[in-house]
Amino acid sequence: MAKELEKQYNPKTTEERIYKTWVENKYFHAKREEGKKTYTIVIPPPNITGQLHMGHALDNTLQDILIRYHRMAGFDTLWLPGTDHASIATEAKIVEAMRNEGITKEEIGREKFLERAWDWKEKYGGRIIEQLKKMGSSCDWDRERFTLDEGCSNAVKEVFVRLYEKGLIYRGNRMVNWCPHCNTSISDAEVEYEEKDSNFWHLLYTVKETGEKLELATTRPETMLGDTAVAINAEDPRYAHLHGCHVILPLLNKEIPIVCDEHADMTKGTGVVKITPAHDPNDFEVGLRHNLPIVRTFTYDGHLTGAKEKAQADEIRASGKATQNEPEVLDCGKYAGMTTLEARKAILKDLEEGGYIKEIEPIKHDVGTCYRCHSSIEPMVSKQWFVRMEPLAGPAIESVEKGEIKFIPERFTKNYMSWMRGTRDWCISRQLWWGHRIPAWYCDDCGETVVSKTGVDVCPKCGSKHLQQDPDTLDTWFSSALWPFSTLGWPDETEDLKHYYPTNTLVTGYDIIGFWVSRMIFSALEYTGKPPFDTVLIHGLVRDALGRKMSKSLGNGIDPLEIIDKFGADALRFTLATGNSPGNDMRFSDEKVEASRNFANKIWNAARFILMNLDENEPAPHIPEELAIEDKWVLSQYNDLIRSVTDSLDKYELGLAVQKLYDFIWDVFCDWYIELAKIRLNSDSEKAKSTAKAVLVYVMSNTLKLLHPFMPFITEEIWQTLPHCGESIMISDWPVYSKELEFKSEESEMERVMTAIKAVRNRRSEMNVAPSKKAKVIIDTAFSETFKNGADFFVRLASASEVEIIPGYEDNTAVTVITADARIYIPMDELVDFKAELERLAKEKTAVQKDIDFISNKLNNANFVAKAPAKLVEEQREKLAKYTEKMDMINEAIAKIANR
RNA sequence: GGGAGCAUAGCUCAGCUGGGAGAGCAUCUGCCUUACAAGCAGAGGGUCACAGGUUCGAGCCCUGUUGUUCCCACCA
Repeated sequence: MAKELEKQYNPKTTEERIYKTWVENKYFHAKREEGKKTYTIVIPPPNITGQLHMGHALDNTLQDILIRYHRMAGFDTLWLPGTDHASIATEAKIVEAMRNEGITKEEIGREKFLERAWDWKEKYGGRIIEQLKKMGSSCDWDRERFTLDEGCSNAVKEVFVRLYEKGLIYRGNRMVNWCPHCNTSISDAEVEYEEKDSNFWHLLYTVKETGEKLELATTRPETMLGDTAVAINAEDPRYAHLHGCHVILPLLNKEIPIVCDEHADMTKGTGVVKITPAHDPNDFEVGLRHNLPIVRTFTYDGHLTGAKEKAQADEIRASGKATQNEPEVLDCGKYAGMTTLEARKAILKDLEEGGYIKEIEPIKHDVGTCYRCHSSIEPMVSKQWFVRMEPLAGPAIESVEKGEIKFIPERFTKNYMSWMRGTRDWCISRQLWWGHRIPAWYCDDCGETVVSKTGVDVCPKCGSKHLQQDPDTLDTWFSSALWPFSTLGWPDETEDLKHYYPTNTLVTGYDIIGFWVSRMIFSALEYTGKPPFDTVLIHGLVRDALGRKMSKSLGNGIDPLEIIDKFGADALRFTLATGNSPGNDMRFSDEKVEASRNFANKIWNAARFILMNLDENEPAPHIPEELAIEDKWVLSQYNDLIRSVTDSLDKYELGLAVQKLYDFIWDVFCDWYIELAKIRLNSDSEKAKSTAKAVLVYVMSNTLKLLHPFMPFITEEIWQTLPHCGESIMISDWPVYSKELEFKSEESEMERVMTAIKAVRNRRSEMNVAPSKKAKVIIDTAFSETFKNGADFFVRLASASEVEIIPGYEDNTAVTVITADARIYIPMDELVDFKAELERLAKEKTAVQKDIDFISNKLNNANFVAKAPAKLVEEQREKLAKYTEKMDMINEAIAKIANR
């Protein structure tokens, strides 16, 4: 015996040790090998907000499978890892942590806050990297990046300046989505809509000129203080007499105009709409068209404005620094300082008392909420930076249309396209501290805006030295959008960039196509002139066993590390890869991981068995000269396996690939081949023994290679223990399909014998005969040679005490087993119940007759014979012949019993 | 309002370009057959949601219906 393994596979003692040797030997490090094709993946950088969840585990498992496969298949392979600073999410976490300490970020100031943020990054960013390692991820850790590191920040500034100079970035007062809880603007993509119960409040505004009451409906009565008009449709006959009139705004007693605008839809409600340009996106547009005042009544943290806010705004106006569409601010008087919700109540109460409410109609209403904190979004006019999307979207659409970038599955192309076509200008400034600070400076004296990569001391317009940098930071996705090339050194023409860019596969969930994928595509095309990757592999969400989304609030999240601890990283990876088809969600449960763990153990024990039989100096894997039929059978199957696994991987059908490996290892190799090999291993022939051993080692060792991308640890551990050449399975060569291993005729010979063995087992089982009870087997067959060769198989696998091949043999007292190729007699007098036997044969006859009818019907159909492929027709004829033979044998058997 | 996915064994899901329905788990029956009881050998269980259509042939392609999930959209 060469080496020994433990009885059960123990991932805990194995994984860490193996991972260490991989890292120490720099197997993950991409070396820029000339003349080799490259294969590159950049990791979707996990947020440093917390820890790895099951979604990350899936995402990274898929990436590692692709990476390990390509590395073995001879590509110069780079998997570039890193983390994302996750501006808004991380800042929220830190603020929350500080609140527990009783401090606010304003108290400690920007600098101290950022120190805390970097500490956070060290702690949690580091933890995530450790978790990735536990999964077995073969990332090139020497190239690890962070979205806020120097290089990435440099790329961000470069892009900002370039776009500004091209006029593709601008600053202006526009309607943005404001989160009063996070206290920042967010982009359209960051708004999620949730259906909430609400009301339509039907209000009555009095027309100044005619005294009539104009009815209009609103879902947000608290905005009415900021109304600067009401709109009607010019075509609406009901209100034709009101063109040019005014209404008196209740509570404020302010006169505002009635305007005609297409936004007022005659078919909806009363056809009258109140216009609040500062707090509603549509109204903002109406306001622009009619040159209406923009009156802001909310503060940025969700309260009603008062004297203080008004004074500030007035001062800006007075200084002449107000820019286009700068809103006015209202002193809301008695409502000032209330939250919007409190204000709603108070205002409704006052409207009610004043008789301004006609009706309250309950409705269900989609309310915009912040994707981070789920507070209701307040639309608000605010001065922000925007990216002009229209010129960028064009090429991004074209590139995908031309097929330069492919989505898998294909249907997500549509998803991407509709996002790209519908996209509006992207609000990129955030009122946060943790992030890339906007590289823009404003002159205190002349109001000039200067955008620069390096910083500005003197105003280029007026020479003033009083310049302030914009306090805001950029949307997190602005830096993520550059990730595929900023991480490789862009804007510098680095060797890595030349070598590994464009990257190949992007692996991500369908939930961030709009946030991230689309932005990478237009960014890459704009700045590097090339698509960032050629394939986007989309996977679904990992849900819990009940199909619910894993979430903190539900508390149903499953920690990948706990699973690894319990079952091993290989089992987790296998579970995530199995039965997971691209783009579809999957459910996760312990039972599934258990099945995977059992599979790992199965492989482990197969290896244990092989090792048990090996000598001290067993030769390295090779194919021996004189192969037995079972050797040829297994080699031929293994050969097919190479092809189908490789094909599936190339088509990104990872779930199919791993399923085929499972079937081969368990059913073909373990259940059949190892059992067959035992015959020779127990024989006296040294030659037969060594052939069997060589084939066992060869098939095992190479199958481990095919499995390695999916289960890297156990495959390495076993491969190292078996005879092998080379340092590590992970840098060994990927097996290639070989003509020399095609043994089709031997395969079908084996099938004949296997079918017979299964039939005998089946009969014995039906009759409840224990395997320990051996019985003689006599086989009457036209394939004498085949069955003679397989005689030992019957002894080993069908509980035969001895096997005789006697063509034309007859015995009407034995148990009979019939297959298409053979009639098998098992003389077990005490067991033969002739009545039962006749019944069984009758049943079998019906079954075979059904088969015969089925095929005859087909073959009797002239259209089938004429139109179906000739090969198929021929196959059907052969089958019919087989069944007919079988039927004859059954009939004979019945006749014999009847005649005894 | 627009778009997409899903509907297959009791449960969870595969089923790649159309050629007699598969796996895991669960259930039932026998086995400690010296790699593995986290195992071995067997068994039962499905009008592939429904209705049409195309085809020699449909789980797969087309049309419609129902149920379900998700994405997108400024509907006051």
